[in-house]
Amino acid sequence: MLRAAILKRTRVREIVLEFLVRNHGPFGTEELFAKLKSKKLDLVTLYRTLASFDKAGVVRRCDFGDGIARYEFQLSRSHRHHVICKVCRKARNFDQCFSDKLEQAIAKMGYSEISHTLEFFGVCKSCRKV
Amino acid sequence: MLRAAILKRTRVREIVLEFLVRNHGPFGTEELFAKLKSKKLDLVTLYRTLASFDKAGVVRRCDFGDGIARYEFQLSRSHRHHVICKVCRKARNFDQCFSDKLEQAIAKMGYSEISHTLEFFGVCKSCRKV
DNA sequence: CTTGTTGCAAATCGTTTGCAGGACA
DNA sequence: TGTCCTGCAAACGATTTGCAACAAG
Repeated sequence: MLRAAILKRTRVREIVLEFLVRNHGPFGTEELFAKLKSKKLDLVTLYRTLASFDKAGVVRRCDFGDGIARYEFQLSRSHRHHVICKVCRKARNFDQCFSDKLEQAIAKMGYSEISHTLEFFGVCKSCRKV
Repeated sequence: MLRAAILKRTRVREIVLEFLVRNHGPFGTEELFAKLKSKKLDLVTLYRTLASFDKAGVVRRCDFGDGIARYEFQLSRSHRHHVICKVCRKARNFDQCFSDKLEQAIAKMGYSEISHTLEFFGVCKSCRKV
């Protein structure tokens, strides 16, 4: 477990980190809470744990525009984008990205510390059948 | 006023639509509410008005990942992306986009009705000086 | 007139904060 | 020991819902 970063090694963090390492795909906080309910975590602690992981760069926060913050384990420093079904909200990874030139253009506009989000939405096969 | 779409022509809608047509840049609902307070609108009605405009395709909803839904007038059916300052949250338009090939790749994954969001974040010049 | 729209109050939902007790370094 | 972490209760902010009065087609 890599937490020699900035964070203390605690029971809650071990549980959450282990789950996120083993299971990919971004999870909302309540969703995670449900999946880990056998571990008897506190919801508020989970919110705080994920926020601290995010700040430490251990996880990446994803925003799919539905008012829910989702988190996924941050493997490398690279970007990660998703394809989200508009119906079932299931997300699949989609790592293709082409933003280097665009970020350069934005740097010329006077911005620093540039980052971006790129998310695709659609209706997945199984939802289309309904 | 183009509302021969699906929506009834009412006082509130005229006020909101006129404002959005004249003023660009996405506005949050509370923000709009403040700017139109002289017109004595109801906040809830404003939420509903924007939601109906969004559904009718009159406005576009933007999500900058800070838990606030913003809306901007939808000029054409084309995309519109933004550069958002991480400090002051001010958004500038950024229309460059070339995601056609990526959307094609996603179509091959079995998705239909594909759309995407692409937002850039950075620290703008004036916020950097602070 | 019939359906969609408004305004007000109250509810909801995801998330945050305060605080006291407890655990880690 | 001192700081960070946890859990519980309560607060919060953005948004939604219920409902009765109202206006548009």
